[in-house]
Amino acid sequence: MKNSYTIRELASDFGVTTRTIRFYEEKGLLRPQRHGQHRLYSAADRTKLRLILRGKRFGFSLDESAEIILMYGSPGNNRKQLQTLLEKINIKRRELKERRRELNAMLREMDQAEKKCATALAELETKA
Amino acid sequence: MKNSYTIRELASDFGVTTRTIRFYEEKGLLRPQRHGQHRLYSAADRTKLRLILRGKRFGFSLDESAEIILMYGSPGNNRKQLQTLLEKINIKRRELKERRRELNAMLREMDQAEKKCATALAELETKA
DNA sequence: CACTAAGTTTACGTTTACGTAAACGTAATA
DNA sequence: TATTACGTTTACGTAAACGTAAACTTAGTG
Repeated sequence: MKNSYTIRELASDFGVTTRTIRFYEEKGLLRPQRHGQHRLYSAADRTKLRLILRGKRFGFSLDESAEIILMYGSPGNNRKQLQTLLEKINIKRRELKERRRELNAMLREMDQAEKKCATALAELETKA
Repeated sequence: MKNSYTIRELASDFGVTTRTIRFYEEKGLLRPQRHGQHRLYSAADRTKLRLILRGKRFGFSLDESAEIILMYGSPGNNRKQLQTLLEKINIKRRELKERRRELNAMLREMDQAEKKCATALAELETKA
């Protein structure tokens, strides 16, 4: 477990290009330290990148992923802020649960499709 | 349950614009009947549109959604085709299961975030 | 029959999420 | 010391997924 990574290490570890990582920084999603000119990424940066990429796989925009990352971060100390955050968390959670329902539906449909397919294949075999 | 719909009905039912629906047709994802110049959408078209939009929510491109739709369709009769389809189905299903694992992870993280948040709020209250 | 509402095609515009290339710095290696 | 590898900034390019506008047809309504 290293505690700092170059941009290239991060890129190859996550299967993205360095351009992508710098782009996320431009958008304010990452803020690596600098060693002179060079960027140095911490374990926390890795985690953020992981969250961004996971968000993408669920069709979240980068801005949405940024929001989610903020939720996981340190909650701050303002009471109003905390309550707002709690609401956002609950909204997102409801969204995610709905997604899970949809996902399960898709999986069931896949099972159906497979059965149809297998049946058709079996019929072909018996006819031959 | 009607058996045909205008483009506007479909649009408002699914919360998309007519432009979007025509765009999907351009890409070959929908192929409504024509009543003269006008498009007429069947229940099957509705289903396809539903699948497309659901795919979008999971970060699938339109082309990927097109593939999935084909899987649900009638399997064809060629044996080679059927086997290819079976493989594709299994690949997609593995993908979906991985997504579900990720989704569950996100939900757990949301729970954590909520607890952290609630704790911080509680501390604020006791101090006050 | 004029008008309106809904639909059509065609075409250019826009946003997001990067790709690609130029032009340059720095550090290790042959 | 020249080359190679890796990094940097700046800037323009691009594909996907629509938005928006223009100019037109067609069907129903007062």
